[in-house]
Amino acid sequence: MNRPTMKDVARAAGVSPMTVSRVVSGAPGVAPETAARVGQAVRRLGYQRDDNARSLRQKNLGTSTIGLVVDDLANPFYALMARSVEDEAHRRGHVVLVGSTNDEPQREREVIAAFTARRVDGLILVPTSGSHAFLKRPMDGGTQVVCVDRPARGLAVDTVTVDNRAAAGRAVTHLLGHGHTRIAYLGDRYDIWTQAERHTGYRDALAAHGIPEDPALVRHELRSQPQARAALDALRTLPDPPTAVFTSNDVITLGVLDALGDPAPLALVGFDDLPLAERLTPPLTVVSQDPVALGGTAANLLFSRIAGDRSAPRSVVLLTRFVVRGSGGPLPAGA
Amino acid sequence: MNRPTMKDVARAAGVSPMTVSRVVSGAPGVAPETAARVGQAVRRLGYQRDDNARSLRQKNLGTSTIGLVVDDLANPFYALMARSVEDEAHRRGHVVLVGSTNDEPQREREVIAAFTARRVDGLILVPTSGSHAFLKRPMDGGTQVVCVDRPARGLAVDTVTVDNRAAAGRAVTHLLGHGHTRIAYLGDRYDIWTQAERHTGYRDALAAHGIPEDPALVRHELRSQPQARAALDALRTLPDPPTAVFTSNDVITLGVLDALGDPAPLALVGFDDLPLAERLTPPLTVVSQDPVALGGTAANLLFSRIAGDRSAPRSVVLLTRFVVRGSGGPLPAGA
DNA sequence: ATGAAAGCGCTAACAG
DNA sequence: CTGTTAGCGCTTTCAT
Repeated sequence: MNRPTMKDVARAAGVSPMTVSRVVSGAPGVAPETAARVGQAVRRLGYQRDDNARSLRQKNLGTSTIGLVVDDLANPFYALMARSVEDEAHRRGHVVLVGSTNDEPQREREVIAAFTARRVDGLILVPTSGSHAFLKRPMDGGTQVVCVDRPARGLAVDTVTVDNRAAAGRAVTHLLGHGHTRIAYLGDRYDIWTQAERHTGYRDALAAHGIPEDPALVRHELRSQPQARAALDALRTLPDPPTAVFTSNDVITLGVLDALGDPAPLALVGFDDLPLAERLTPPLTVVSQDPVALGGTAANLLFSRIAGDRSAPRSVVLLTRFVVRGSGGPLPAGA
Repeated sequence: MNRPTMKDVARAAGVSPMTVSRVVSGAPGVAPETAARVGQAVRRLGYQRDDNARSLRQKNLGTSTIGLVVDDLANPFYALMARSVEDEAHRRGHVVLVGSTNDEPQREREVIAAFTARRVDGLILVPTSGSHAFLKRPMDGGTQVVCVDRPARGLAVDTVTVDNRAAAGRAVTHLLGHGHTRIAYLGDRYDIWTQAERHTGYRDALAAHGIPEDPALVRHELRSQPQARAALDALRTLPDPPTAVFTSNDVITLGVLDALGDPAPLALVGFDDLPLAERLTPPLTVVSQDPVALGGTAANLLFSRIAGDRSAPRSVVLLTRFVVRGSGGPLPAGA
């Protein structure tokens, strides 16, 4: 009923535990005949090595476990990233612990603490807006850290992001190019780095066209689809309502779509692509980022660090694609 | 540079390691004054307990780690399930290892082996079609297992599924009710339990209306969106093409939508809801299941087992919702 | 209230 | 080629 240990296998095979260890770990220097006997005992008892005990002793090999901490694993964007990280880890014989923060620094600390207490070799982190100085200690202890999607305050580590500001600017410029001057900005919490960057890109574009930002058209802190929907409904009751909207993430885009009628009376460009975006009427124009590339790049950086790379922290900026489909102005027809 | 251990803290606080252990674990019977001194040493050295070493000694408490093994973490359906499982685990002070199988028994075994080698307390499993007899040993060793979405062959454990067969039957009956008699079935690999069930539901419905199944209208083994698209294109070139389609999962539904023109010339009902389904023209009629409920139910069952429940394995069947939006026939208008 | 000894399952380092 | 000893970081058990 209890799990067999090396001792049990050793007894069954008539050898010492050390010999079992060598066989199980594929170490050289065991007579083929002995190895065979041990192998049989292993199979007969259904023995499986305890990797926790193993890594307790072998401090140099690590735990072959990494942690992935994202905003919300249920968000398709992070889910794709997670899958990409998992594949890289799997290729290298590592397993992945996952945790969601909900963008709450409190929960982030709990999750990270639980991971480092289990001595993960490294951490891939979508950081919340809180300070990350508390990661200094684990890092001194050898835990490697890589940030993805956003940089972490007070922490100099490898970071993989996209060109949020430029991409947002391009999106808004697209709307301006189609004659819009009353362009609303709908964003998530402003203390999230990507959101602040995207808002800055929005302002860049307006400024470049000599249009002053109208605070009445700017809404931050939209945390859910219904909130985004309500925000747009409110904007449309303004005496001088917007004729176009820039939405700063996928959830908000969905909320705005909820608010819009079918032959959409407003031009719309969103950050983040959506599965059926090209089949809407009109098809949705978006800024598209590649979560698989983000996750893969972060994982590669992390595993380099785990392998011993101690060079200065790198910042990798991946490019987005601007996908014009029609909802921001022209292009439909024979598409 | 090296991580401090209890010994280090003990020395710094002028006590024995055992006292540190008591303080760190919040055990009773330590003088408040001593506890304070230890606490300071802990903070000064940045000490964090090694939970792997801890659970090596405390065999009764387990590792507070569970494993979640799904088909594909990038699939929004499993991502939602994963988030739900993670929340339940977090509430109970557990962390979650995740792995994707791609529906390959080989990879499934690798992932599960890596998890059990780390002595997870339990496993939530979306099993592939392979035999799962190999799980007997870990289960004898105390690892609890719960299946979700599908049952596992050769393994009597708690299982959470939905009413796939009945739901598929209802969907196809809906199409029949709108006068269709040439209804195509597009499905994923037939050895996946849910797919076989849904196909059976399709046949049930046809049989109930006295319509013989036409093999020319049935396609299995569609593993991707492009494959589904191609399959539908092929069906439409038949001398006597289908007038309606039932798609057996979300990926296939997306593929079929790719193949369809805008005023869809075919009636369509799909298994699994999609984010923008109600904004398509026509809005998509679907069978909707609740991945959050599936994951949450599975997690609750697992934690009961971990807590010591040794009653006979349970089978929980959750209900789906049939959401009529128009693509399968009537209802649009002033919707 | 505190500590000393022993051992969880495994492997490094050294014998033989 | 194989075994012995010691110890990874922690906690159980039993003293004091």
